[in-house]
Amino acid sequence: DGKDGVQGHGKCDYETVFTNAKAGMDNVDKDYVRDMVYEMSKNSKFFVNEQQKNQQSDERNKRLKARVEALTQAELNSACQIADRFIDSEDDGRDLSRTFVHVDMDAFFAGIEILKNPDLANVPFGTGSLAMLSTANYEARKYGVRSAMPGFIAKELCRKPSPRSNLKPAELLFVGNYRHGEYSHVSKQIMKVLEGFDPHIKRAGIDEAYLDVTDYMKKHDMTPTQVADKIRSTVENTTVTFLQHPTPAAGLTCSCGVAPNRRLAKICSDIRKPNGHYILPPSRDAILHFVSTLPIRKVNGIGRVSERMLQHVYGVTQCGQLLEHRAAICASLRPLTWKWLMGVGLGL
DNA sequence: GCGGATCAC
DNA sequence: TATGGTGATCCGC
Ligand SMILES: Nc1ccn([C@H]2C[C@H](O)[C@@H](COP(=O)(O)OP(=O)(O)OP(=O)(O)O)O2)c(=O)n1
Ligand SMILES: [Mg+2]
Ligand SMILES: [Mg+2]
Repeated sequence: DGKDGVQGHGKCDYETVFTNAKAGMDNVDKDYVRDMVYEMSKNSKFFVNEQQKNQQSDERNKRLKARVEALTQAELNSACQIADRFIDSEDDGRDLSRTFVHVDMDAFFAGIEILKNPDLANVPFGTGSLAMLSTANYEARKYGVRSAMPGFIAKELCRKPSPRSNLKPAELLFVGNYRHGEYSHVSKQIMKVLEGFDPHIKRAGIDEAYLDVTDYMKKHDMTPTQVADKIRSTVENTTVTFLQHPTPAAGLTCSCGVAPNRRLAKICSDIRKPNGHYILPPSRDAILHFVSTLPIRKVNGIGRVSERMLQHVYGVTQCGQLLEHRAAICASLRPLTWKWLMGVGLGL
């Protein structure tokens, strides 16, 4: 991801848009996708604009990096003390007593289309148009097709799959353009189902929610595994009946992450996607081990720009490194920002 | 408040 | 040929 030092080459700046990690895309030939996307994008106005934005953030990063390099040892020592005090107190206050579940639907828009037309289940398709896809089913993801990808590029990826893969050339289908209202309606019904597990569920976007299942588990004397299974089967069974279309073969599936806080639960729900769950035990050691090598980009709130900043300015690519670089980070970023980042490093 | 920037689904 | 719609937050002004 641009770490080979070939900066300034357009392809390297643009590639991460569609080649960073995403559920169902582990076996994708990323180099091939990157080259295809670049070839089909490079002459567009859109692409030039993206390049300019990247350059601007690179310049900001250079200025910040110069400031970091100019820090004196005394300044770093003092910042380190402040950071240490904050980290110790946050670590002390760590709450492992509650259990959170993050529920996220699998290929949500595509799943709804399959519900209405089960024939789509085993062919690659995207929801949207030749101009833009909102998502793709897991069959299409094998080809590198994904959310926010222009449909005409996605179509080409399926027509000419990587020669290094064993994928057969396929015709990508486009279904369900402009059906946001319908998807929204299904979403509301799913949220109602989830409220059975926690009346105070926190909805986050159209296809996911955070549940505090501490009370539910106690009341029903259930383990985290049992709760996750129960949520998944309940969602799948009830969604079968949502759309009164000719006998759908199956309902919508979702994936769950279980952890002692929302931030970690969200990361966990992606690990066993689709149709699975992952449980992070409520122990300090397990959490610190989990986050130590976790790529910072997986954290909700760290996007493309922040990822570049943390890598280029501090050399940080994994959450654990945020703690190692606490002095420089604390000395050069706003209090709210560095405190938030230390929380990430601690897995809070 | 309003714009731009960033982030997310 | 062709790169969205929607919603949220933060920041500096
Ligand atoms: N850039 C994006 C990303 C997502 N979506 C819509 C379509 C998705 O179906 C839905 C949910 O987004 P997710 O990120 O959860 O992705 P999916 O549910 O499609 O797939 P996954 O199985 O990886 O969760 O939001 C969108 O319109 N534009
Ligand atoms: Mg989803
Ligand atoms: Mg989601």
